[in-house]
Order: sequence, then C-alpha cells, then structure tokens
Amino acid sequence: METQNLKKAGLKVTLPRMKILEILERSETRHLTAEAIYRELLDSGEEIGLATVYRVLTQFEAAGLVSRLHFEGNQAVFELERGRHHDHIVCNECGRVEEFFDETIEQRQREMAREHGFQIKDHALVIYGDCMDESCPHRVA
Amino acid sequence: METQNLKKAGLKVTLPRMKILEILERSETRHLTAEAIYRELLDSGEEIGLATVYRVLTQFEAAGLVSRLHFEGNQAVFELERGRHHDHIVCNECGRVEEFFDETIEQRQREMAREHGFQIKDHALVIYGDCMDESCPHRVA
DNA sequence: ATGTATGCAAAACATTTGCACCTGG
DNA sequence: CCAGGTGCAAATGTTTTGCATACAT
Repeated sequence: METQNLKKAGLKVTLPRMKILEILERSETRHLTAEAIYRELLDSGEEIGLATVYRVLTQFEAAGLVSRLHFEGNQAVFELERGRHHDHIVCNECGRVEEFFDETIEQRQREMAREHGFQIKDHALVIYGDCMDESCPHRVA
Repeated sequence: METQNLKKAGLKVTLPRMKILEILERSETRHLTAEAIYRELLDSGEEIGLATVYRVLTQFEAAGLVSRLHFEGNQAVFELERGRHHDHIVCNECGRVEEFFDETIEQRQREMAREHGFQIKDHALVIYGDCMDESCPHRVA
C-alpha cells in the first residue's frame, strides 16, 4: 500500500499524507488542483488545512510521487506519478484531461534541443481543444 | 510605425501604449515579464504604473499584438506577435529563450487531438534544458 | 523524547479592479 | 468636450511561511 511509498520517500506516515494519496489514487479525473483535494478532504470530514495540502503535494513532488502541471489558468494541477511519461490534451469547455504519448514528438523535441545547443532536461506539451464527449456541456458537434 | 497597429486595434495612441510597444520591439531577448517592462519604463524615466502595464498588455493580447506565455515560474512572459507560430526552448540556468518550429511536431499534435476526439484549438510546448551558451553562468559544457 | 508535521493566521506574489483624475481626438 | 485611459491603492486568488501545538517513531 501507499505506506510503502511514503516510507520509501523518507516521509513519516501521517494521516494527511495518506488521505491525500488516497484521493489522488481514487480520483476519476486523475488531475486535481490543491483546492479540489482540500474540498474532498473537508467533504470526507477530515480536518486538514489547505496549507498542509500544499506542503504535502510539494513534498510528494520532490519525492517523485506526483507531478505538478501548469495548464492555462492560475492553479497548478497535480497527478499521481505512474512512471510513464505523457503529455496532455485539455478540453477548453469542460476541462476534461486526456493523456497521450507520441514517440515522434519526443524525438523531434530532442532534435530541436540539439539543434539549438540545449541539453534537454524536460518539456511540457499541452494541447487545448474542444472535446466531443457527450458529457461536455459546450460540445459543438 | 506602431501608431498604425494601435489604431488598427481600436486603441487610442497614448504614451504608455507606445512606450510599451517600443520596449517590446527593442528588446534583445524578445520575451519579457510585465515587471521587466515596468522596470524598463521606470529606468527611462516614465511615470507609468504597473497596473497600466498589465492592462495594456492584456489589451495588446486581445488585439493580437502580443502573446502571453506561461513558462515554469509564476510570471507570465510577453512577446511581440509576429505572425509566425513557434514554440519555445528555455534555459533552466540563464533563462534564455529560443524559438523553434517543427512541422512534424505540429502534424503529430493534430493527429493526437484527432485520435482523442478533440477539435484542436491551440497548444503550448516548452522544452526546458541547459544551454551551452558562453554567456550562460551555470554552463556545464 | 524529539524531531517532524500540522493548523491557523499572516505574508508573499502576480495580477486585477475601483475610482478620481487626466488626455487624446 | 467626453469617452476612454491612467495612477494609485486596495482587492483578489494562489501558494508559502512563521509559529505554537500535536504526532509518529
């Protein structure tokens, strides 16, 4: 269980940390803001402060347990790190997030970095669009 | 001159707007935060408020005169819009920004959006790395 | 016990807004 | 002249921090 991951990361196994991990694991959308996690904690009756949520998420990020993403908008979004690199497509209308991976894009990025004399360390690619999900409220098609 | 662009955008030709356009045009790095523009204004003796800088940049963005970029870090970065879409490579060490364009990446993005049932509207791709510029203070190589 | 974690309130930032005054056309 | 623009200060929204208390080992 998650107890292992926490210990492995050198973090004490505390209630806030376990609860936050649980929420990230159970999440349907898998991409949550600190606020969203905080609200879920409140809803399940936990007395955990928003500051703690931010502190825990920052520690999780440092430990490689979660990734912090920056989509348009002002809040960071957090997702559980599952070791498979991927990029994101976000629906402008309903906020739905999909993940994708394309080796050709990865390759071309490495090539672009090389051409410009950069030692590539990381990259962030987000595609914005309108999804055609039936649940999407502003769906065009 | 820039007077044209302002009028075309339906914006009165005021001193703050002209000065801000000038700074964006003259900028060596071409990618500036609102703060950086504000400081340049102060340095050149202009009495322009930071709020005005933000307001003007937001209007310029709406008019298509500038683009607002979100790199890692909390401040937005603004660049003069020159009509040629491109993505960015940013040096983690010295903050230098390079632009690039790769049709293969563009194509694959469209394909990824299509595969996931999204009507692509926009995208943001930033590559982070260490540059090997001789002026880069933390240069490794 | 003892070093860490947490909660709360306050601080820190980046950015936006309200409002009285100024300015461009 | 007058709608629109600007400066300043105050508000906002997100994230971080200080500090006294509580908890895991």
